[in-house]
Amino acid sequence: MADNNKKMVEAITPMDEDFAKWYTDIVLKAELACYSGVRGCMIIRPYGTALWENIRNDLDSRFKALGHENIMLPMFIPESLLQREKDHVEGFAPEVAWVTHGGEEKLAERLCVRPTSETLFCDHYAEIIHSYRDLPKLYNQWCSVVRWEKTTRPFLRTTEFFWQEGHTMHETADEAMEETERMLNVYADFCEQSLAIPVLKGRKTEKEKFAGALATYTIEAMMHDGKALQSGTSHYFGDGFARAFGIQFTGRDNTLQYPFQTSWGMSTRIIGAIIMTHGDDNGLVMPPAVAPVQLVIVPIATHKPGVLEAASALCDDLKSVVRVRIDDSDNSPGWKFAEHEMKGVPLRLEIGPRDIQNNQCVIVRRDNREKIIVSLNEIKEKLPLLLKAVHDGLYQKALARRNSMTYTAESMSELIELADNKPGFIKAMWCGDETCETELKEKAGITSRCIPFEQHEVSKNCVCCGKPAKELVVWGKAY
RNA sequence: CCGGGUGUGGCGCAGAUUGGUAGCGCGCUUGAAUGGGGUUCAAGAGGCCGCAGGUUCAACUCCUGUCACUCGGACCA
Repeated sequence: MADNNKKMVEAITPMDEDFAKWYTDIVLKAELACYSGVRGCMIIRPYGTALWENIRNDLDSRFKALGHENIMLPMFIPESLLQREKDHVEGFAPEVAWVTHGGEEKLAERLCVRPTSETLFCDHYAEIIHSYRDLPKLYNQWCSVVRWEKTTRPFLRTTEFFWQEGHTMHETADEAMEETERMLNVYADFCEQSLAIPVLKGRKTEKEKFAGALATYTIEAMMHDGKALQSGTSHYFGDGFARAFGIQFTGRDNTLQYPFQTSWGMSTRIIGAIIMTHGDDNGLVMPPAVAPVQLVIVPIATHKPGVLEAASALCDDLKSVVRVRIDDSDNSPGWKFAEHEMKGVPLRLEIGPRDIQNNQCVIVRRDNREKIIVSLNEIKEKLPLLLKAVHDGLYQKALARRNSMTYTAESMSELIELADNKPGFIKAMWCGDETCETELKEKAGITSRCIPFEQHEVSKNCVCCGKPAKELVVWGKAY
């Protein structure tokens, strides 16, 4: 058994040996994505695309249940439009790609490939919002955007990436604020219920917030290596963009007013979070709710009469219950086991001559490799329960890890000691001053991940300057 | 953007120091057996060495440039 294990893991670099390489190995070997001929851009392969489609459908139905509508805007933004809001353009200018020619002809005004679509939405909203009766506008767009990143990594940071961006307009600041929080909660619920990833909800500091936003909210997840991954964000804009773009409506009191705006997004980066939260040295582990394949059937001894027939009949029968595939390739059973573990299929069903004789099958969980024998009479009832068990197992494991890798620091020396030696989150009090935030980055190499909604007092004073503390901040290294 | 590394059949590597136009493992194809943790045997196919220049009678090998990937840093939703 030990030998077998050894053989299986040699395909992937062990996590403890080189986490970055482990991550890349999984992306490539699980066939989620591969590199393309285009700098910094990846090809998301069918398996990765199927995962994204499930993520997308799940999120999309959550958005629609709350009244959001999908829309599709241009992928180009004229330079003048991008420049309309000062903070925004300053934030994005260094990383936009420019289109300067149409065919052979030089453009009178260059176009940027959208890095995000606030400006396009605002331009459109200025045309269609005239009355308080036009509000709220709850729009969402599924698209790809381009940011000219210096360093790229599959899913985590790529030049082009896919996402959704919700952009809403509201009559009052309160309503917009509510929307901002509502959508952050949608993301958090999605992560926990569908991806089995526990997240920390909170607000970004001034330094870390989105270019042009008044407030940025975030959900932060902890990866296997203790680093934080921002998994979704929701921004409150106030009426800053509305003023910059001249979006006005006639209010209930017949006065001209500016609407209040939000935007929120989740990207294919979340696939990186799935990999680095649930994956292990045998490969990927897919959360059942979004797994492209929830159950793979591996028939044993397919040359024996009746085996393949029984297995494929079972496969057809189970289609109504789970997303199921049968692997009837010529590879050996052991090869298939390893292959589907690599791809993270939550459940594996083995069926061979002995099972058929006994009207049973063998089911193995991906998350803990637990092997059970299930009667074919009750397989349909058992499968959803097993998928749920895998989900819960993944969530609890991730939560336990996050808890065990979350520390508190009351002094600067304590904090530096932790930052240097203990990967993970550090809870420490902060005075609210940006110079302290900068100092922590310089001295300890960590940044503020968020100001969690759930506040408690770790100590009285700022961990950095010692002045009276304003709030608790979760610090850490980030992707 | 700065510094380090890598680029040779589909994948992983050797060959470069001592230039003489490629070799191994896996995979792939075909056939047979096997089949409950990457099964075995046999026979095959497949590369002009990232790209562009240069030196040389001769370049995978030396020189220059360039591109891509990668690690670290800086930057960054």
